[in-house]
Amino acid sequence: MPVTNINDLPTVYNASETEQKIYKFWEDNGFFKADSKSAKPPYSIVIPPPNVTGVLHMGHALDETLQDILVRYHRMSGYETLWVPGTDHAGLATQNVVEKQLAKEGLTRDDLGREKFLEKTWEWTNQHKSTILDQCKRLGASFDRSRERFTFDQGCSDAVKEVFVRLYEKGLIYKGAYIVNWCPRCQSAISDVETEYETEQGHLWEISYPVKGESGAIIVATTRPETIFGDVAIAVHPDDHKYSELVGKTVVIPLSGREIPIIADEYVDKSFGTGAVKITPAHDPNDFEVGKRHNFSPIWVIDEQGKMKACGEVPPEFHGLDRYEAREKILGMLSYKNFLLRTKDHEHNVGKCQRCGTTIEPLLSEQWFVKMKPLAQEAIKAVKDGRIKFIPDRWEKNYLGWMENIRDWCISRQIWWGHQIPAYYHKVTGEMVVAKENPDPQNYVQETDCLDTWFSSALWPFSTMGWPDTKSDDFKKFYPTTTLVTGFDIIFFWVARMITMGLEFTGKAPFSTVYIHGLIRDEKGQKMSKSKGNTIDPVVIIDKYGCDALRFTMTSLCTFGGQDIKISDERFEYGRNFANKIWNASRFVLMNLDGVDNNDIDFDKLTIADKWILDKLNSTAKEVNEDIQNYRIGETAHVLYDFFWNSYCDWYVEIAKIQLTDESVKLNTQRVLRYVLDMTLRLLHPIMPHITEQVWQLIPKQTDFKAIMLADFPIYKESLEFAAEAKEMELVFETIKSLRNVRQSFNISMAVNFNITIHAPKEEKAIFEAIESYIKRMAKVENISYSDELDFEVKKSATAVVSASKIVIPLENLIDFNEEIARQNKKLEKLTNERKSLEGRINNPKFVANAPADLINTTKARIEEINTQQTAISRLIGSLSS
RNA sequence: GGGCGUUUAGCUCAGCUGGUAGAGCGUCUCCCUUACAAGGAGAGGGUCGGGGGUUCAAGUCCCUCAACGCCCACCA
Repeated sequence: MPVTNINDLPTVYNASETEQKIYKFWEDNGFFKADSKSAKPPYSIVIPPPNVTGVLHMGHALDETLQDILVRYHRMSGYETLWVPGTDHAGLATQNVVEKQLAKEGLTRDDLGREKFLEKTWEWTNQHKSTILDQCKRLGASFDRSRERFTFDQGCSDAVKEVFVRLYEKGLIYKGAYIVNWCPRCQSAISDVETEYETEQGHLWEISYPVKGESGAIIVATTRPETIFGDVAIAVHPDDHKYSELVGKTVVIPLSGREIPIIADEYVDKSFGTGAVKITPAHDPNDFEVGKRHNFSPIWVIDEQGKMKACGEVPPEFHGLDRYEAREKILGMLSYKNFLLRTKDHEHNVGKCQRCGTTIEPLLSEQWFVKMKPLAQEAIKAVKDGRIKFIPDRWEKNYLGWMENIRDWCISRQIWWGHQIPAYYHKVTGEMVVAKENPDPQNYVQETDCLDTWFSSALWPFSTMGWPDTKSDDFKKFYPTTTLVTGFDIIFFWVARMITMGLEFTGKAPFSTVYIHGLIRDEKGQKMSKSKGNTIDPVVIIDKYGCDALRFTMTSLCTFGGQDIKISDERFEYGRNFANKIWNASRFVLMNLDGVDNNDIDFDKLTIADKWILDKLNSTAKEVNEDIQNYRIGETAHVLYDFFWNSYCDWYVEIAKIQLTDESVKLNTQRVLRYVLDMTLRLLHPIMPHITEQVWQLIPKQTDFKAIMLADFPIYKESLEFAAEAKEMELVFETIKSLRNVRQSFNISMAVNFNITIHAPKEEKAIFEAIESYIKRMAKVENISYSDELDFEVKKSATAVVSASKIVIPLENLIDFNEEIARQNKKLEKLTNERKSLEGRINNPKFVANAPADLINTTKARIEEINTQQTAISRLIGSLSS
């Protein structure tokens, strides 16, 4: 750590120059490395692994910052702290990226074949794997890169196989033909949570199906006419009298001529449409259930590309047509042949692929599923009995609601990049074996499907700790992890599944607290997205304002309720300005330390101001600890901002300037300045790691710790509590403020010095004498005289009433006394209003009977105080007016 | 259809367990006072969405209405 000459420090903090240098210092010294053999209590977090294809965005910046704050706080608070970094192989996303690259060369993945394609994808992955974590370094993330993991690395893959086989053996994984959400573009099944519904303006078409052998027909309403060739029946409600005659009869599918029966099923809603529904088991989840109940074989008419199948049931002229083209053509022909009776506008929800936005095709196909109901039981219990706590707790409801209605999880994906399902089929008999390894490569071939990326993510908290080796040092020391930090958008995708798998395979909840933060939005409250072009690049912000500025601003915007956060470029000025304030205040302190190299404050020599700032520091430390422990991280930022800027800089440093000129207290003042700066930097370090480290390293002879990031985090100390003196300081503030107010009100330049007379009762006079120097310097007072006369005539003066005393500022030619009267009247009015409402309370017998004693006392005391001040001001006005 | 969230100063938002409202930015006045103009000092600004209730006391608890936003489910 190169130490700069203090006098050469620039007056404007140069964040970008400092930050990378500081990060390197930490990294080179291995300060982020956790020791699994340590005797300290563990604190661990696993990063929500960003996609390898990802580029750092504001969401990461927030998520990583919050984790880093928790990690740094606990590291400084005596925990052996591990933050595991890593990335997600992101099956489909990564495959798409590589396929796009191939497309540029005019190739498809099929041209390469599975093995070559995987080779290429690994190549791409290895090239990009560290990009996003390297970007996280710019965020100051203190994760342990020596433990970096990848959801598709050897260890994670072993864990996946182990879990898959065990679940299968327990009967919790099965393979079967069910309706799944099929994305025709991705060419794969996707799970329910990956399907997003959008309301679209569509149509409801009423189509007539002629009854066989009769002149009548049944009219069916549908939103998807292209599936008519897959119909296996028409269903009506059993109690629907309109149709009771028709049940059991046969109708003819228009255009194709295939014959199907009319059946009765409770699923049908009599009041919707025409009350008659076409049943297409291969292409609709509800129809599939109806079909099963009535023993119909499904008929596929749309293929995996979303095109009409070239099969016997589909008339040849439609073969190979895209589903939407087919729809138009079918409607045209139905209309031409008078089968289409009516077209109504109809608003309905259409499923879209979360990844690419393509309309989902519900498709009956053979897929692998995890039976979730039995697994969910323990996961529900763990949250209900408090083993896992959500912050804010309203997300528990959300989680439980989903878990209690959990549906089976479709885990197979028809892609190549991912964990290939460990099932093997006999080449001849087709017999299936589920095992970690191929039992006999000569005769068995592996299942071609891969697993949903979230399958491996679900194991992340324990697969990264060496599981299935439960004897590994990391697993023993750091599993279960402590806190999980993430956004609410992946509670179902990820959090719920980690809880489920963690409990099933380790018997322990994978973390005890789930800290859910809001999402980052643009200044209008819209979600940031590349397509909208409203994204803000964290790296650009860091270059412009600095990492600490970014962190501080974002942290200060975090609310306890976990609201979404709206940001714009300019908001980061807040953090930048604060960083600059820290820089300059620190510069002042360092320049005035004269090499004072310890924090050995002489408690017998403390001035009232010293005691006040120590007391304030102490209560700030107390609150910061409580706030972080309770995940009130935004509050932490506010408390520290207020303490550092308003208490330390605006008051204490100004007062210290006076004390430094007094040889009798100079050294002690330097020590207090130093101590408070040192402790405040530590308190700020989790939020603003770089600047605090840089400044801390410049404080003379910091020998106890190598870095602030390893220093002890300040906690509340009884020895630093000075309640009485802290209260006395209020008199200083009040006095100075009211004198400044007088100056400003009458437009008196700071260059003009006052003489003042303080009319004070005995007990207050002593305090004023003790703080005289502060008043003189900070309110630009030349000379102070005292009087014990409290009842006096005021002439040609402005007066400030402070506590029980009156301060008279003679201003003969400087002011307009009508203005002074007006000023005093305004004050009087304020006091009168306050008094009225307080008296209203105290005169209410019910208030006296019910309110706590100390509230009654303070109310009475306040009325008393107002009373004296009112009397004083009234007299002033009287004597000024005469 | 069910659930959740939001509504507080011109703007963006804080306000934990109920005790007469706070910050940042912006506005108005002064000031380049030897750490900082990314700064200092002072000032102005709110019937806390509407209505009702509980309480000595409500922005804070309960009910209700309204607007906006989100999540889940889903009728072809």
